[in-house]
Amino acid sequence: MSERYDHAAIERRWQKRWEADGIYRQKVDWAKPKHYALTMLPYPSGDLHIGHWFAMTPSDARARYKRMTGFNVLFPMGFDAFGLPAENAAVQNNIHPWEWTYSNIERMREQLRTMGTMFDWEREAISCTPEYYRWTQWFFARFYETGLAYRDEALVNWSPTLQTVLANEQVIDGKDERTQQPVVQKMMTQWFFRYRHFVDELLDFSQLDWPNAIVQMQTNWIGRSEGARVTFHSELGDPIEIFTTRPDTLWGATFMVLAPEHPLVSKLTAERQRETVEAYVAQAARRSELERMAEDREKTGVYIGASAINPVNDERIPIWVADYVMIGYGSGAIMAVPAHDERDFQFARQHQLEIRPVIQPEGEQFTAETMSEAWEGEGRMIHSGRFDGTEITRAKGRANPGIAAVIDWLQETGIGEESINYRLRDWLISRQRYWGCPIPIIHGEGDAIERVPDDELPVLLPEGVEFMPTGRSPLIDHEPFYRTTDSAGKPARRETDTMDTFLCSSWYQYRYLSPHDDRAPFDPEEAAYWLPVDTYTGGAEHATMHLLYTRWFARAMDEVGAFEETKEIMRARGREETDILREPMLQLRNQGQVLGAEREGHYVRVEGRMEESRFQAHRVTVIPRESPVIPGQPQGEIKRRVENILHLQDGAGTSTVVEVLRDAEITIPGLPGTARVDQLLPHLDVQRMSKSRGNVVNPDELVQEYGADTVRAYLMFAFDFEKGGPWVPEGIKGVQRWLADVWELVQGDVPTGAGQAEEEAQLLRRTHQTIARVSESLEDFSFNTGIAEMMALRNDLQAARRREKVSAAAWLNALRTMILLLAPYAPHIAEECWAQLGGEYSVHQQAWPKYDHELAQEPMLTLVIQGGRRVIDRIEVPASIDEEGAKTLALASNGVRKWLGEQEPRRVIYIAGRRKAGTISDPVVNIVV
RNA sequence: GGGGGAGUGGCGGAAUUGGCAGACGCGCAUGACUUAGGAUCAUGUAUCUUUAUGAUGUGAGGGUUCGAAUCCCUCCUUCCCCA
Repeated sequence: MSERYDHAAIERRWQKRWEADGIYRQKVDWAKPKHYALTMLPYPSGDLHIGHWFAMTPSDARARYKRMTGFNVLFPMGFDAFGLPAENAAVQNNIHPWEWTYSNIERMREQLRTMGTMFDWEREAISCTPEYYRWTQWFFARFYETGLAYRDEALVNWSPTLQTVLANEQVIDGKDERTQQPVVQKMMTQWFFRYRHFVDELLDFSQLDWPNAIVQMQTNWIGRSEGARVTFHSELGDPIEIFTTRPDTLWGATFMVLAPEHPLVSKLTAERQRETVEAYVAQAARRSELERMAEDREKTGVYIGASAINPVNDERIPIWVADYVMIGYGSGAIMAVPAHDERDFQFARQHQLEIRPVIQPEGEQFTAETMSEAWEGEGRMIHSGRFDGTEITRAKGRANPGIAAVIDWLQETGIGEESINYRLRDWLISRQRYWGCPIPIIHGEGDAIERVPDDELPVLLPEGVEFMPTGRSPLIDHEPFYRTTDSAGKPARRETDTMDTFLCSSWYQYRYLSPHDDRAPFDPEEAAYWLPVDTYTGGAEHATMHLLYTRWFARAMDEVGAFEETKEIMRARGREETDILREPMLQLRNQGQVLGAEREGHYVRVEGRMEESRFQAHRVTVIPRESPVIPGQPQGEIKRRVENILHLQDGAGTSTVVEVLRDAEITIPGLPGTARVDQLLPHLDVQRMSKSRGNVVNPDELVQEYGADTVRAYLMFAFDFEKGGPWVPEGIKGVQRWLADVWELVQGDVPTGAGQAEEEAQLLRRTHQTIARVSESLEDFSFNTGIAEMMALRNDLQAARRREKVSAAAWLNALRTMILLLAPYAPHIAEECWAQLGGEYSVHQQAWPKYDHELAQEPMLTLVIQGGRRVIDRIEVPASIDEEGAKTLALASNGVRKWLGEQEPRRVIYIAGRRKAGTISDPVVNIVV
């Protein structure tokens, strides 16, 4: 009866049926425990790549598992659809961003459906639709009302390439994180969110099960440092406030440094120095932040011709301006203590400024002349008046006795005060581009600002806008949008900045709850049941962006009362812990990245002649690597190919640049006739997939060839979920065989003979062991080991059938259990097999098999006998063995007698077997001589 | 420079309150079936040697321990984040 496993037909059939029956509709049901599983929503770039599959299908498998174990699971999907790529694509292809985005969404939806995920499509949310962004604007309005959103002039990151401002998080190494183009600093009036408002709460991760790496990154990103604020004064009396984490070194301050953008620079600069200083400030403005911060760079700066008074000892110290001090960090001014800060030290050496040690480590006598670098370690204070002799440790903040003492004194005397500084700056949300959510603000006469009333939301993004980038928002030039009236009916202009798209994606998990709701951003009835997200999966690259923004957003939502109704319902339903809503996602797991596989380039021999610096080839032949060298005919592996230029490298490492002439004869074994230049394959390193490198794995092709189930299972099997790695195409065969074997087991004959008790118990044992291990691995995101266990069960079932010693009942029981365990991984084939075994539709609505430890337990264990680290014997023993019995057996064993010889054991150590998933580990006896 | 990961066969990877290293799979080898094999089946597959109750072996070196891939120290390589 054996029918071939036709994955295409099976997958199509069941996808249709599931959709028709709505088995993945996800509805509130207070009678059941809930599980909100969320995976990061994609940007509609146009094509689903293998990375999307790697992120989504394991998450889907886990959501399915949770559902089978009795949870009511919410697992939604949507699109993060505003943003620059759409606008850029639109500019390039001369179509509207709507059009580009929507046709991409259409296409990706179709691709997503082929995955066989349990997404509830009726909950789909798309951030660029008015029904969605109306509420993004509504949140902005609430934040504006409560002061969480404000407008301010600030030095911002301006990208000349993108013609827009970027948030700090989007600037990496002084370059835009997406295009890698330089970003410059510019003063502009912009909209901000008070990111720092919840900063201490954001440092608290106690409620969260998040990867340690993300917690570390967010902590560092927020960058809390304890110290003191101290006010110095210029000779004319202008206060210059500084922040320092090392108030204990105040007596060692020998000069001050202002950031080039510091407002006092111009006022304090002496006339004779003005020209120099202004030139320096102008030059600094052209440098990127990264350049300015680099420690190995020469520390430039100029003296402004004025002095300040150090309040702790009334000393006059010179004031400099230097670009290693940032206006955005602290107050933009520092006291420089070259003896105890490395950057100040380098600056002082460079400009022959005084270095005065004020902390002396045990047994050392530092002087300015003997120091070769700053001393940032422990010691005792010197030259510090009343504090001489105070102990300084390496501890930070008040934990350091010297720092604590000085802070207390600063507060007493009023010279300074204790202060905490954060690296984190407020969230700049303005963007001067078209394709984003409009900021619902109207500018009236003068500086009057009013928000658009809620009943006029959404402020629609107008169509028919010229959106070529010009450096200001394209909306300014669109009169019908720009010109409006204020609440008094007077002419006014509309805010033309749009919002950072990270804002749209900061609250999408709430919109999924009721994506078409036109009364509120989300339905509190749904929210009270589903929130917060229980498990969130996505890429770690969002550590300091999306994952921090969304934590801020949840708190801001709570602050403006967005959860009030939700909380009431929660309490009425007995969910008392309503504070949990301030955290959006309780558990986070980051999947790794699937990289392009390494590939050797073609090894070629070229014929032609040397012309200037490159070799012009009229013949290129792909040859085996070991081919002998022919003089005058360069050969080597193609390391790189740009158009018709090949970069060859031979075994000795010699490189040759070859230009392949237009009508050159190109021979590639296996290809008939003359090949094209672009059929010559260059070397590929293991790296991120990208179209330009030609190492992209197309999931559609894989699905067509192997089926979605195989692709899903292979992605889960071949990698550690949290690590990822290079795509190895060959390995998929193992998974393909596995599913074909499962198919064959279900299709094949059912045993007809009578069962043998021990064989049946063995099969039952293996089944229950597999239940335990598969459950554990799904729970722990260890998808690869789960599938390995499933494969092992396949092996056992095949062996059991060959031996023909189990009854039909025992056989079918094992087979059914295996199919239930398979359902989360490979939903289509599992459904088909389940139907063929006569199971009740749908397999995805069945209960997860129940694990019984008694049935899983092996009756016999192997007692492992060690002498030191070496195994000297093994004995089969009953699982019930105790310490006495094990030691006696061990000492009497052949191996031990031989190993001991005439010696007496000094000690005999017994380690009982530990209960693990599905079994008990083997006990161990170690004989010590 | 600082912080955080990672390093295990030819390859992907498994094993963590310290207890038989290499599960599961790919690849490879030998054999079977076959007109054929990039199908299927069986067996084998860490390394070395003097081929067995053998020795060595988890990036290198050291330490703790009856026992270390796992814990500690130093170093190397590599990835990520930050500066």
